[in-house]
Amino acid sequence: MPIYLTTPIYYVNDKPHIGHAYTSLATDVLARWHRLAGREVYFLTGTDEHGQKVEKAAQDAGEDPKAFTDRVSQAFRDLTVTMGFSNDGFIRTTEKRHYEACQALWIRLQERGHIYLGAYEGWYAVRDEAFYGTDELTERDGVKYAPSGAPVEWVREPSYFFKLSEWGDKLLEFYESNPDFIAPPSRRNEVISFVKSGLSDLSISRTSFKWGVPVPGDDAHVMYVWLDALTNYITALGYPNEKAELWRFWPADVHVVGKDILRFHAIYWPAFLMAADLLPPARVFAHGWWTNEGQKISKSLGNVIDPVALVEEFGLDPIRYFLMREVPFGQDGDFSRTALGHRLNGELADVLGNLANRTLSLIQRNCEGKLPSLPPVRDMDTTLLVPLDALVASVGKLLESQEYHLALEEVFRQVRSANGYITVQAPWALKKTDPTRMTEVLRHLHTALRAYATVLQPFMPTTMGALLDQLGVPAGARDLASLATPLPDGIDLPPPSPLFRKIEVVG
RNA sequence: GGCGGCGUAGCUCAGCUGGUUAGAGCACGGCACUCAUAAUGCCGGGGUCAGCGGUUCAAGUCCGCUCGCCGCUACCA
Repeated sequence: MPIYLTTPIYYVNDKPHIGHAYTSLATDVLARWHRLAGREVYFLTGTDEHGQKVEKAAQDAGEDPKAFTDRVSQAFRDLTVTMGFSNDGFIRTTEKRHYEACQALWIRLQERGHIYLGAYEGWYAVRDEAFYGTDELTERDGVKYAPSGAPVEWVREPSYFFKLSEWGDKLLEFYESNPDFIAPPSRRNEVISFVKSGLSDLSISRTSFKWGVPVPGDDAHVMYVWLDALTNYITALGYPNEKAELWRFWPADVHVVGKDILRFHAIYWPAFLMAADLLPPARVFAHGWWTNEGQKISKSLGNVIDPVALVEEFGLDPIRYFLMREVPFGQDGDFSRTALGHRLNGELADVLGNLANRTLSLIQRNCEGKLPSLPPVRDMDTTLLVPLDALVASVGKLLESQEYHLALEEVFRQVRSANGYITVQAPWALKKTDPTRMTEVLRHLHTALRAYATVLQPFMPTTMGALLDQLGVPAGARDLASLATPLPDGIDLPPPSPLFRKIEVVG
C-alpha cells in the first residue's frame, strides 16, 4: 500500500518560520515511520508562487516574478535540509507541469459542467488591492472605508465560478461516511457546521492580475489561487497522466495543514476532486499555532521564531523532539526556553541518554565491549520485556491518528521503567555476586534500547542513528521488522558517548 | 448574535458508554543508591474535580442555570 503524505505548498511572500517547519516536521515523522514499517512512501512539499501579492512583491523588488520566486523559494528548499526533512519531491506552482495539470483539471471541470462565467463583485479597496465584506466596513460622510482606512468602491469584474453550491449534500455525505477525513474532531465539527450553513459558488479566476495559470481558452483570466494551489497535490504525481509512475500514490493518505487553511482542504478540495471524478484524499489534519514565550507571534511584535536559528542553538533533534512532544498535535502550544530545557534535560538527557550511557558503559567495561549472549527470560525480566513487544504496535497506532505526543509519551514511559529495571537489577552489584546474571541483565537492556532507538528514529533521525551505532545495529537492521531478529552474540560495541548535551535552564 | 468546545493537584494535562480511598509527567519534600550525562530508583505532601441546583442506590463523568476562557461564523495567501 503506497503512502502519500503532503505539506501545504508554502507561500513565498515570507521567509520560513516555525510554523512552516512544524507542519513539515509532522509530515516528515509520518513519512519516516511508514518507511521504517516497510511501506512505499511519497512525501511532498513545495512552494506556492502565484498571486497578486507575489506579483507586487516582485515589482517592488524590481524583479521579474519568476526570478523573484526562484530566489525566495530557495529558502524553503534550504529549510528541508536544515530540518532534516525526507521529502521525496518539492513542487513549485510555477513549473510547466503544474500549468498543464491545472489547465487539464480546469477543462475537465468545465466539460462536466461545473464551471460557468459570471461576475465577482464586492467592495474593493484599490489601495489595498483587496475585497472586503460589508460587515468589515465603516462609513464616514457617505464614503465607505476598509479596516485599513482605504476607501472602497463597489467593483464588478468578470470571473469564472465553480458550482460549489451544488456540493453541500455530497460533502456532508462524504464526511459522514469518512469520519476520519477531518482531524482533529473539533475541526471536523466546525467544517460540518460551516457546510450545513450553506455554500455559495466559488470565484476561481481573476482578471485583475496576470501572475498565475492562464484560464484555458480565455487569456484575460488567470486561475484564482486555491484551484491553482490545491492542484499541486496531483501535479506532483503526474496528473493529468493517470498512467504516470507516481499516480498510484493517489489519493493522498494525509494532507497536513495549518488550521487556517483547513476549509480549503476539507471543503473546496474534495469538491473539486469529486466534480472531476477523482478520488478525494483520505485525511486532512489541521494543526495549531505556536506562541513564543506565551506571546502571540507576529511580524509587528518582532517575535517570529526562526527555525534555522533554533537548530543552530539547540541542535536539530532536540528541536524536533520538543515540537512533537510538547503539544498535542492539533492544539496550539507555547514555545519557551524553559519548556525546551525541561524536555531536553529532563527527558532526552536524563531519562533516555543516561539509560543508554549507563548500560553501554557497563557493557564496555564489564563485557569487554562485546554484546552479551541472548539469555533466557526470567520472571524479573518481564516488566522490561513484555511491554516491548507491544511498543511498535502502540506507537504505530498513535501515529496513525497523528497523536505524536502520546507516541513519545508511550516510548518514554517504557524508558523510565527501564531505568527502574536497571536500578532494581543493579548489574554493577551483580558483577561481584553473579556475573552471568549481570550479562543477562545487560543484554536485555540492550534489546530494549535497540527497540527504543528504532521507533524513535522518525523523530530524531540523527541522534537515534548515533545510538544505533553505539548499540552495534548495522544499517540494514534498523527498520521495524528487524526488531524481530536479535543481533548476533559477541559483536563488538564501540565505546559509548553521551547523546544529548544539556542546556542551561532559567526558571 | 448563532453554532461548538473548555474550566480536574503549583504547572501541563489524562480520566471511554456514571460505580471501590480522583490519576500521569514536571515542580516540591524525604529516603536509598552510586553503574551512569552531579544522574537514577523508591516513598510522600498537595485537589470541596469553576459555582449553584437537579436526576440517580451511586456524578468529575448525565440534565439545567450562572461565571470565566476559547474556536468557527467563506473567497488575503
